[in-house]
Amino acid sequence: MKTSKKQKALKILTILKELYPDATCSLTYDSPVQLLVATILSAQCTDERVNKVTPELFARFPDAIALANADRETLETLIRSTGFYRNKAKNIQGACQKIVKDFNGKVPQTMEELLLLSGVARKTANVVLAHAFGINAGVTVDTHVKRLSQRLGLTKATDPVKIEKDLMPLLPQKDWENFSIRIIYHGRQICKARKPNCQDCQLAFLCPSSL
DNA sequence: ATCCCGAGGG
DNA sequence: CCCTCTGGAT
Repeated sequence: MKTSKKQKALKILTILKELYPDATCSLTYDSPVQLLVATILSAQCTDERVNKVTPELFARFPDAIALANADRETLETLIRSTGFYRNKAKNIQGACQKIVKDFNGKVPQTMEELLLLSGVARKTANVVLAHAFGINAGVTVDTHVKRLSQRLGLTKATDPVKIEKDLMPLLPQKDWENFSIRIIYHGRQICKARKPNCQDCQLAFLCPSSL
């Protein structure tokens, strides 16, 4: 009887917890709105680069009201180096305007409401819910979680939402974000997209893709 | 499926 | 040059 997918997922989680005991969200922020904005900025961009633009961004526009009323071109200039800067500026501003108008200036704390914000889909919503509010609503599936889940044989799906549905039943709900955050760490350091370092990978013995 | 888009690595 | 980075909207 081969190891079930669930046993495998738990094994992976255990190893990753030992490997990265202190792993946490690597975006810098001081409030739920700031985390939301930083997460929108992190699309197709390293967190390191996001953290280079957010200090000045948040110094000038610290909260939802300030961001909602910000001059669009100023916003675009401040976030330009993160890429997709026009869309991101529009989405940040649109999301903040809705937060001010419909949510009393506070970031909503449910998946359903977060998905109403411009530029926010499940990945961004999961990050905000988990790290700003301590709510495990789902598994954050970004490019790293997608790649490693596929390589490790936890899913064959390519659509992030489908991958999330494959992963959720494999893990205890309380560990959903623990899994994501550590998979991301491992993806950055060892299981890289281009040249995975299988020699140094602690998961290689259970990885069907190991070289 | 395609577009948005800059920066860094190989 | 090409690929990748905590995606989302059309």
